[in-house]
Amino acid sequence: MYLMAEPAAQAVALAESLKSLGLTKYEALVYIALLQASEATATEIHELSGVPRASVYPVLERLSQKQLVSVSNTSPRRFNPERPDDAIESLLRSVEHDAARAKKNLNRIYSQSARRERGDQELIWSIHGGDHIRLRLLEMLQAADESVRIIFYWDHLKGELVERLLSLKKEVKIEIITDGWSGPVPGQVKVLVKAPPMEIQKEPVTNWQAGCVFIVDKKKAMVVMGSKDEGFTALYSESMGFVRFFTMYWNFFLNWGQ
Amino acid sequence: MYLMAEPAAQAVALAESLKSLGLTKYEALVYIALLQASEATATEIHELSGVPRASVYPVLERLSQKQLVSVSNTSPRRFNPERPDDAIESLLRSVEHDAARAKKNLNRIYSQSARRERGDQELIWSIHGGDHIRLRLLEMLQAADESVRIIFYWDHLKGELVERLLSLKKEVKIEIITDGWSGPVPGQVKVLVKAPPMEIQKEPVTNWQAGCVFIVDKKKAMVVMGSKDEGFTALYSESMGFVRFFTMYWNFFLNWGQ
DNA sequence: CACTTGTTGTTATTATGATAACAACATTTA
DNA sequence: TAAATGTTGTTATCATAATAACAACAAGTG
Repeated sequence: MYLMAEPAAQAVALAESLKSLGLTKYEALVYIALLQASEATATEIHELSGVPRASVYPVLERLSQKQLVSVSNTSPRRFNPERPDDAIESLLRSVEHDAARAKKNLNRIYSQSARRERGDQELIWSIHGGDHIRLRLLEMLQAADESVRIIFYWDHLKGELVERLLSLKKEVKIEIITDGWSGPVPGQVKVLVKAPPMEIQKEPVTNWQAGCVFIVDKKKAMVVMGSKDEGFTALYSESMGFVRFFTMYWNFFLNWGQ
Repeated sequence: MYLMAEPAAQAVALAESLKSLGLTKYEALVYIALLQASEATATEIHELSGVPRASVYPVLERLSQKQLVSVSNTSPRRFNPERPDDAIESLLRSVEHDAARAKKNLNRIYSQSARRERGDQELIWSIHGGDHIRLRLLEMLQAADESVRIIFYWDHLKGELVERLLSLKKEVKIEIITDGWSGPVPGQVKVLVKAPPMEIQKEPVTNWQAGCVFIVDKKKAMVVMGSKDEGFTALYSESMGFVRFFTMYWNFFLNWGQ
């Protein structure tokens, strides 16, 4: 059985996730130690947590303010932790409160700002991170008016994507090139199943996860690529050249192997 | 009309609430500036936010990682903010994720710990903060087995308290001394309406808000006092002497003015 | 007294904020 | 075209404040 010297190994990891709830390292370590002991004196907490004895007192004072511990009136004082569920809940609520306030104020600023047209013509935007990409992508598709063309090799997003496509107006023509399709094909959708071309399969990148092209109304395009190592990156643009390039790419795919 | 020099006054306040979502002051200021401009270059952001130009780049890099901005591939680069709703949501989710993880681990520790009986006999515990007190109080009442005696002068908690009392087992005898009661009195509850005694009314403390005594099963007692200035403090104990003292107090109240 | 507790003040250490210097490039001007 | 000027993006360096760690001491306890 392991018995760590000062701050137990797992405690340090745990302390990390408590930091984002607004606790300092010491506050976290002390609270953890107190949970293990369930009622202890300052010295016991010091020994259990590895936090210097002198620091334990102000830390416990702060924790008491944050309503994570109660204090006995004895001498020496003894400390008692709030139950984890209630403690976390209480911390989280205070963050959520700040979040709500921030959201309100940010939205006020956002709505006042003279917003240029998203995309601003000739620019090409880089977007990092799966969630970020997901949001922008669904947002773009939502705005589709006439046509959507998709080259889709990205299992992860499939469900959500299909759902979004089905919610579009009936006039929108949807053409999809992908590697597999399960379930019925809705009326306005044309699906073409194709294995990805050799060039992609042979790619030296091992953890290839996604390679997608989305062209909306022949005016906006978003391309997504991603690997396990480097995460996901997307490019978005309304530039003529960009859209034209990927329309060509789409046509190339369409005819490839026929 | 005010027009601040560098970082607008409101922006600084806003930045504060963004900090608890894990952003630094600069990250907050840059994001705010970017929302105002809705697409800008590094220099524009620097001018608008008051953040040193050299610092703007690493900050934008971090914001990009956190999925709060996208970056154009032009030269000079242009930056675009994620919409506030989505941005906050994304930050909050990551905090909630950490919170869930922490909760799980803390609960594991908590359940493993050799928990002494809460209260540990002779100790008297101080509890700070309204919420903290509320939790412990309701928890204590919930555990009532035979009897509950209450002296209650605290409007704020009335609703929640009554609800909790009604959910107790029918065998539990409930006696309440308070300054007013509206609505029907349930069967097992005995209510005695009394104005608070002069000693309390005359108290030099101006913002008196609460003065309560709760005695459960003649074995545990919790007393609450609170003023607008100093906040709420409670004492809890299972000590014989403590319980006996407040039982006497309760009897004194019961007979007072009769 | 020997020991522990609670308190204070001082000193590292780190994270963050701020400034300066620079190379690369684009733009202007003679 | 060549030189001067300005901008961008990058890097290195410094300053400041928050946090952590330590040392010293008075008060309390057995």
